[in-house]
Amino acid sequence: MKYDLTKKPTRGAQRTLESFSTTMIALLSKEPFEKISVNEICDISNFPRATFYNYFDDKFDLVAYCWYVIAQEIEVDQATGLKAETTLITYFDRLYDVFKNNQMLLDNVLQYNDFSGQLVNSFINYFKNKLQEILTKSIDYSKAGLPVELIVDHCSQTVVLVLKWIFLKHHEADKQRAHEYLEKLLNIEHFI
Amino acid sequence: MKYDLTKKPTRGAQRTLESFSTTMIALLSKEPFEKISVNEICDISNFPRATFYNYFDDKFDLVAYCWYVIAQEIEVDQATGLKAETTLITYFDRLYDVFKNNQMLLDNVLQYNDFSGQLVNSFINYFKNKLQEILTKSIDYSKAGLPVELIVDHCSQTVVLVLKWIFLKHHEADKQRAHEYLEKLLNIEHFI
DNA sequence: ATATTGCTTATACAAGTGTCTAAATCTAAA
DNA sequence: TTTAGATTTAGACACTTGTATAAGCAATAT
Repeated sequence: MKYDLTKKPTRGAQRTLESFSTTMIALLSKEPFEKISVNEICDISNFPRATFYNYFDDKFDLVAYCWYVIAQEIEVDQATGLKAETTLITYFDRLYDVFKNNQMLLDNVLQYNDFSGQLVNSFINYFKNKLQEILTKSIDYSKAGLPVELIVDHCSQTVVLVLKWIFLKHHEADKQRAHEYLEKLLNIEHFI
Repeated sequence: MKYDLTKKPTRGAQRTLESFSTTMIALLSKEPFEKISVNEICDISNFPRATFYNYFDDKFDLVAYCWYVIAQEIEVDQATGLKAETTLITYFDRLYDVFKNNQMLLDNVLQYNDFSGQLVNSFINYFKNKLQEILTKSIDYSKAGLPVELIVDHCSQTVVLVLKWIFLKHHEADKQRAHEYLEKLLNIEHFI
């Protein structure tokens, strides 16, 4: 990302970011990601290509920013000080809500993009990485004597696996059932 | 893949496939995947671009074929009729060997490509998908009452997680230790 | 109000991509 | 060995990409 998201954006920058991300999200429901060109995004957003490249490295970068925007909608406090197991469930629930709130977008996207393609992958990975960051901070030892990093990766990928199963492969399940899946697969109490 | 790998290739086709894949594998140790162009591959291999596109859709397609070639080196019989748990370990061991045999290539690749980038991902996913196919055939029920497809995905991704940990993140571990990781993370006997 | 600074934009460039044609060449079977 | 069918190839096409430059514009501080 060329644009620095930490500093507060000017009104203009806000409009630009918003415009590009809205256009991208709209296009994702209309054509496969690989057919979307920076030209098209700029034509629709009414900005010159040069402006696009002032903000983003490429369309992957923009789409990652879109996930960031979507994640913002929900993600709030950092919920510190909880024990690892609780943190995991807490964030699982939040991600469950993000996926649920964007079910429609996901459905549209899957009409044009492979389940295992780059686009869906970037979506999934965005949230997996978020979770990894969070878990890394809250897990610091392992009952089973396994390397912590390995456990963090394992938990994160299992969380998104369950979410994929429910929301991308359409095996609807309420939160309770989702917890059940997660607990059976993870056997959390075994290693943290 | 434009070329049909099921029919037996003519001598010419064999030469062409071999030439392109050798070139790609060589280039992977010299520059990041995104810098590798079809033009460059063709120049080095001494084939015109048109020929490249007779065989492959794009460079992703070629690189997937490279993984196919690498997998061929090892993968032999289909080891049918074993119980699911044994199948899992059997194929884990084979993948362990594939990764070990290509340690040098992997090391080189990681000099130029992100651990989470497209290239490494395509490598990992190739083997994850293979394993999924195999496990799907050998697992048909679940002790824990979980959907079988979910279990298959979970096992496959955990297997490649351990291999990533050992061979891509360089936490060397012999097969025995690798089994230990796998068993602790998976708790196989809990659900199959 | 004016100068300063920084972002936006028009335009151009050198490269790459994937497709298509028609001619040249190969190959496998009669 | 010949020939019909398939494959390879040269060349061109319309399009995309990411970068660079210099002109234009807008907000800020003096």
